[in-house]
This record gives sequence, structure tokens and C-alpha cells, in this order.
Amino acid sequence: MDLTLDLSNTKNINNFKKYSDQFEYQDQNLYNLLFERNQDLIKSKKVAVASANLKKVFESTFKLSAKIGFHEMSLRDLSRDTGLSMGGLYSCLTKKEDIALMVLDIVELVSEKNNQAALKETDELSSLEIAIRSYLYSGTILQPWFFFLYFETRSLSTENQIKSKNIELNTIATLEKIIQSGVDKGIFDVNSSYFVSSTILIVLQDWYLKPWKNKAKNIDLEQYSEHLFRMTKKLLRI
Amino acid sequence: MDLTLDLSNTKNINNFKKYSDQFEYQDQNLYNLLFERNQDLIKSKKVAVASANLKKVFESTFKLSAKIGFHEMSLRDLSRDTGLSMGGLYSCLTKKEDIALMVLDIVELVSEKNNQAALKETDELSSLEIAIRSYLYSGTILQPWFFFLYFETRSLSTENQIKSKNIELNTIATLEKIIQSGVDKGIFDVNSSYFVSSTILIVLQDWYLKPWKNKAKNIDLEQYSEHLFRMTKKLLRI
DNA sequence: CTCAAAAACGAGCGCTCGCTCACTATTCCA
DNA sequence: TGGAATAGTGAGCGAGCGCTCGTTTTTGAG
Repeated sequence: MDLTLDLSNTKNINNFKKYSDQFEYQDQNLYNLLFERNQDLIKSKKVAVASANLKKVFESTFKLSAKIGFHEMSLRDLSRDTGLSMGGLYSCLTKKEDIALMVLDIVELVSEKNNQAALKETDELSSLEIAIRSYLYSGTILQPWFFFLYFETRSLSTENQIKSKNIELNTIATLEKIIQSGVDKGIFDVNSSYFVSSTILIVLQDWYLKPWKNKAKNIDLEQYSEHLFRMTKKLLRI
Repeated sequence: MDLTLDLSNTKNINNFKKYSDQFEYQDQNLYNLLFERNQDLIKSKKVAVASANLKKVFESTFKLSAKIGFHEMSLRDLSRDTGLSMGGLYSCLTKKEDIALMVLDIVELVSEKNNQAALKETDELSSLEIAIRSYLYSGTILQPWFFFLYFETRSLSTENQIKSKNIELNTIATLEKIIQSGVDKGIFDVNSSYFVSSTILIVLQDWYLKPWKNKAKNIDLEQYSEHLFRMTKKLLRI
């Protein structure tokens, strides 16, 4: 499966539909990819069987753990909600924790892709726009995945907690690099490129962490994206 | 116990030490208050005994649940870490969930006080400064309490999850009210007072949710406060 | 249609959970 | 200082946990 794609041109992803059309980490593709990347954990031999079960497992996990938390969700709850038996669940898992590990894997993968896509662009303002759009759009498509990782990081081993933290730190570092480059060229004017980067990141996170806030205010994705980009420009004195 | 205090003058709280000196919800005061507000849950008769045990319980709970989560922390873990026996724990609790309920109670109380203090001030910019300072300062003193509530809201009943969400929404609404008032007077200029308010709130939250980020960058409380206030002014075109 | 391989099943295992309560130790004032 | 009130103890209870594995059902190539 080839998931490489040229995102270096802003025009390819300047609205949600265009981004979504070329975004490979969704639907059946995503579960096929999970099967390929975790064959050591998965007993099922055929991709169609495994990915159908994985789909059920993740959809139910996100539904249940958003309400009560991952640890509070028992495998019997999961069995009931997916319609799979205990044995069925364990045909695509070796242990409960694997679910969280696979989420970490996917979020890490997508975040790295987003950072790389932003860094490819040479114009700093376009670069920031790509970063914001790709993060918001992927965070919309994979909302339950990003949400889960944020709130369940503490269910992971120390080693994997660090991995999870580093996803956030790498994204801030990416934004900071772009902003600093703009400052060096005299395009941007900031007091602290770190503080601006950190602020952009948490506004991006807020979109997928608390979707109910924006739903209540009738703020849709493109409005939110516009708000954030406008705020970014204010903070950079553009 | 009288916990009312006049915070309407910015000068009373314009640095952390001044705020902390008049902040009643800390140290032994805090645990005495918890005893008073929860006598129905607490078997101990004497305030000194109960509040000493409550102190141990909350300190250990915050330590353990920050690492592994509240639900994963067993009462045997808590017993070991506090040095209290199982029965000792249950002298100041009727059930494990009570710990989370008391955290909600305190955070709710302090947040309301902060909002009221900000709304008392008539000058909008001072009002925002009071809001930012009081939220950051109380969030520093009570960091484990605010942190715990944010990440353990899903351990609560639906009714209490709503209460917890409303703390956040009320603070955003408070900020929005102040900003809108400034806009009406022609002092501030914003595209969306809600978006600015929401952004300020999540930057405030980030301080107590991810203290390790700022420690790693050697950003202290007053610097952070200054950053945020400067950002706020930029977003309001001041 | 046959039948071995693959998938699905779910009762049951060992264990840990939240919580109780009969008991002992300590406190404090008459 | 005696004794009732209060505090502290921890083994043990029933329930529910993650996970296994002997068994049954389904699948699909020959």
C-alpha cells in the first residue's frame, strides 16, 4: 500500500473535501493498514476478516471509553457492543492494551505526515496554513483516535507515554521552526515563537477534544480554521 | 469560616505572592473546609483527625492518579501510599467516588470566586487581567485539583460530568462578557469575542494541565502570565 | 459434496477490585 | 484514673476483571 502523497501545494488541501479525498488513513484503508502493521498481534489470517473485526473493536472502544474511560470499559462491555464473543475480540488482539497501542501508532503516523507536509512548503505563511488545515482536517476525520490518545495516554507504559507526549512536542517544534524562519526573514514579528506555537497547538487540540463546545456555538470546521488562521496572523503581526 | 474577601482591586493580586497570601483554599484551611462541607460523608467527629486524613488521601490520590489514572488506582494502593488502613480511608469517605466529588466541589467553588472577582471590576482590561491572574494563580496553588478534575471527569456520573463542563463554559462566558463590554465601549476590536475567550481559557488550562512543557522551556508563572496577557491585548487590538 | 483450515464461541480460571465489620487501640474528660 | 466515645485495623466477602482454551460453526479449495 502506497500512502505517500504530495501535500506540498496548499491548493491540494485548501478545504476539507479536498483533504479528505486524498487522506488515506480512513475507512477500510485504515483497518487494512492496522492489520498490516500489527500482524504479530493478530491471529486472523485474512485481511477482510481482521479489518472487519478491528473496525468493530475501535468503533465500540471509542464509543464506550469516551463515556466512561478505557480502563472502566470491560472486555465484556466491548464484546456486547461489538457483537463479538470474547474469543472473537482476541482474534485481533493479544491483550486489551493493544487497542491503545494501535491508536498511538496511527496518531503518531498521521501527525508525522502532517508535520512533514507543512515543512515541505517554502513560504512560511502557506506553511502555517498547511499545518493548521492538515491538523484540523485529520483531527476531524480521526477525531475519536486523537481524543482517545489524549485522554488515555496514562493507560500506556511509561515508554509509550513519552511517545505520546513527543507527538505534541514535535508538532509545537514544527510550528516553532516555521515561525522562527519567518521571523528571521522579517516577515513575522513575535515576542516568543514558542508561546505562539504552543497556543496554536492547543487551539488545534481543542477542536477534537471538545467538539461539543463548537457545536453548541454553531461553529463549523471551516469557520474554526478561519478563526485560528486569522488569530495566528494577528499574533505574528501580519 | 469566612472565606469572602475583596478581590475587586487589581493591586491586591497583581503578583503570585499577594494572591497566595489571601487565598483561603489551601493548606489546613482547605481540608477543614472539606470536612465542613462533607460531614454527611465523613465518619470522623473531630476536624483535626478528619482533615489530617483527608490531606493524606488527596495528596496520595493526586500522586497516584496522575501516573496511572483514578480508576486504575486501587484503594489498596491508596492505603499503602497514605499509610492508612482500609478502614482508616473509609473514616473520611463513604465510597471511592467521593474523592472525585470533593475535587469537583472545590474546583467549582474556586472557579466561581475567580469569575465573580473578575466581573466586579469596571475597567475591562483590568477585569481581564484579574481573570487571567486569579485563574493562573489558583490553578498553580491547586494544580493537582484542577488537573485531576480535567482528566477524571469521565469517572463521574453524567450529572456531575455536566457540572464539570459548566465550570469551563462559565469561565468562557465570563471572559466573553467582559470582552463584549469592552467592544461595546469601543476599547476592544475583535472578530469573535467567543473565540478569543475560548482561546484564553485553553491557554489558562494548559498551564496546569501540562506544567512539564513550561518547566522544560524554563517559563515561570509570571512569564506565562505576562505572555498570555500580551497575547490577549494583541487579539483585542490594543 | 468433502473435509481440513480458519473463525467464532463462551464458560471458567485465577486474581484483584471496592467495601465491610468485628475487633483492638487510643483519646479525653468526669 | 476508669470507662465510654472515637479512631484505627485488616482479613474476608461477593462481584467482576482480563484472558484462555476446548469446543462448535463457518468457510472455501479440490
